Amino acid sequence: MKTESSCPAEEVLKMLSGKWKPQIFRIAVDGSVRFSSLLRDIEGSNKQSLSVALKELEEHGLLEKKVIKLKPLHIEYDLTEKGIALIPVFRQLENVL
Amino acid sequence: MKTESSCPAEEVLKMLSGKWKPQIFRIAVDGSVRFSSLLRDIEGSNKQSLSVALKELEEHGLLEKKVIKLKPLHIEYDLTEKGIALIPVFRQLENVL
DNA sequence: ACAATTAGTCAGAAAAAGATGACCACCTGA
DNA sequence: TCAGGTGGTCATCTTTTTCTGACTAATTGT
Repeated sequence: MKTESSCPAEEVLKMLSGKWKPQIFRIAVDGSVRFSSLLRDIEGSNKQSLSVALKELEEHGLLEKKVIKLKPLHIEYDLTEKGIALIPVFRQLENVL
Repeated sequence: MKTESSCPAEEVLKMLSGKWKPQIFRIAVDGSVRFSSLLRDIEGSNKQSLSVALKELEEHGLLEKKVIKLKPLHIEYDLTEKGIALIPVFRQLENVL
């Protein structure tokens, strides 16, 4: 019984895999996310890893990066449609425990 | 705004994290799993990694190992209650794509 | 008796992921 | 003008994960 080479859940799992991605995603559910806030709020994290994690979340289309050209000119990351679609899955993951 | 140090979904995500675990889990949904079948069916896999993955899935209480003392005396891995509880989450993961 | 199958273990190597510290550029307030 | 915040990059090192090949050991088929 040969198995089909790919497992669809695997891709989604990969999107959220990594030391900081689940935490970043969770914070993003509550609203816009900023680099330096993450760095301050997620204890044990570091620039490099957060930078890579944000980039990958963006590449996978879960977060969207926006330059806010106002008051203190900064960058915000927000959930995309695809990211929002993941919220119920996330909630369900939490309730399995 | 300090974030609570832990993210509940993170633990579940960790249970399924690893190169081969999602595939093993998926196969287990269809029925009992055996070491050598996995090795044959999951292309690119190897003894050591499958062995570790099975052990961890067992430790996390998703799979149960049984020695089948019949016909060709072998070992079977089956989903536990907890593992079965994960099936709907898995299905939902698949439908996010 | 011999080979194959099943189900692994072990040591070591290689690859991937994560952490560290230095550095950079832009903007803002004092 | 100069310190501090924001948002990074880069090279390098360490840690974790995964892979490889050799080996074991109990059963079963021929």
